[in-house]
Amino acid sequence: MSQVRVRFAPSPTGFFHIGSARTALFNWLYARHTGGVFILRVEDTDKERNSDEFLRVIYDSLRWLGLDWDEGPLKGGAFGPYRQSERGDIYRDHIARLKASGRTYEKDGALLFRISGEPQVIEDAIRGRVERTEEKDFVIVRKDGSPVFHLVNVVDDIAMKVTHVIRGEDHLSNTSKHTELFKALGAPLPIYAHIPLILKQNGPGKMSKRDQGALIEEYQKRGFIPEALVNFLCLLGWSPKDDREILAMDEVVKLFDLPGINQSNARFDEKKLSHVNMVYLHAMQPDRCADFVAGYLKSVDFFKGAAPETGYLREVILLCQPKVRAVEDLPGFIGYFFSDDYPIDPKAKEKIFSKGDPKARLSELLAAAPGADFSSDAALEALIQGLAAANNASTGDYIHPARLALSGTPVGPSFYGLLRVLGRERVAQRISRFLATA
RNA sequence: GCCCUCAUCGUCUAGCGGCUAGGACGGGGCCCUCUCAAGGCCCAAACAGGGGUUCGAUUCCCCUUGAGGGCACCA
Repeated sequence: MSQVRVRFAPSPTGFFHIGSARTALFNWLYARHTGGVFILRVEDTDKERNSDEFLRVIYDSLRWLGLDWDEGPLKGGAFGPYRQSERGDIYRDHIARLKASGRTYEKDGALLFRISGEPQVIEDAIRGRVERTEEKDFVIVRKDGSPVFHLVNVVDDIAMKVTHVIRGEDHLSNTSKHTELFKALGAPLPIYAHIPLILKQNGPGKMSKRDQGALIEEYQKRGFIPEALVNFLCLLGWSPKDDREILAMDEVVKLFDLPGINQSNARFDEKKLSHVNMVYLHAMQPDRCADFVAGYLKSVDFFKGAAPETGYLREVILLCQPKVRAVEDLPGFIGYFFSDDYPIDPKAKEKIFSKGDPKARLSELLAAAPGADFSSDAALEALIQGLAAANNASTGDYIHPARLALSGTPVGPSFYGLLRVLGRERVAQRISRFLATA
């Protein structure tokens, strides 16, 4: 069999949303699975609603998701151009052929296509045999002379030698129009695969651009890990048929196939997405994690334009990586590492001061600091255990007041890691200040 | 209204005639522990309803109901 050619054909009329992303993903997966070609074709025939800004969003989102295209805008290919606004000559030729075939007529200045009245049969790779009879003649060229979606979509699939049309189920009922056009143009039908829709999390209907969590750009801004979002999207309508859920892309590429796609719509679940994202965050390699998070902190202007010391920043990030569920939780979690001006949680203070002698413990720690080894968590743990043993106290008697003094909050990363990363200077300075004011 | 599609825990799903109906998220509990997360263990939670076919239906067929989509000079 000849090479598989699939296309993702978005229209730059709004921000790139999650349903489009999954359609792109499934096309990409099928192309990679079969060693085929993934085409990006921009359907910008609606001059009123298109914009260059939305076009950039499509490119950026696809790149961020890692869905590289083999043919398309910015990339080229033998079947270009890949923006429909630049393919007027090709449409004119095909329109002329349809006119010559006697299947068209004019009405109110528009060009209509006369349907055959025959039942249209499509063999869908996901749904099986679907029959539908198109009932009305339909417009193929507007009165302003521009061709409409149904026409250009089919013409381009023919011209670009598309073998498989993988798209949302919302196109299933339109497919009878398309098969009529394929036949009228004397072209063989592609294999169709209509994938189920993503339903909005709350309320009725499919997810739309206005729904919470619908926009890819938003996940990008919020510091989601692209591989996690893609993994989650794979699970919406497809599964590896065993109990695995966290899967590397090359594994999905190996297993993915059209018959394995589900037939029923899937409801979007932000909690599950958060979970997958957390798993990816915790599994991220140190170098990548440090870069990724540093980039995120910069994007939210966490340092207010100032440049942090990169070695220290890296240590802070890696210390906190396993402690947060998402990158976007980090700014609220690491503030005290970069400023001495942090508030002391009054409730935590009250609780800690309600028993024992926290000031005595802090003084002992402060006194031990100059001679202590701050180079490893293990050394610091030994230090605290030594102090506890020497002063007839528990390690907790040091840890809780010290954490509060050093960070202002009762929650945070591993205590020994906290000491190590802050370093001797900051630890000593913060404890003495706390003792002086508390 | 007409046409098309779909139907397993709250959600995402496994199951393709015989299973104690499995996993994951979320929820509840316990454990671990320097806090909080994370992690480990346990619990609750589903075959929409009715007819067939069959020795036997979650699984195959039909109907009902429910959900979703399409019926534009939008894509």
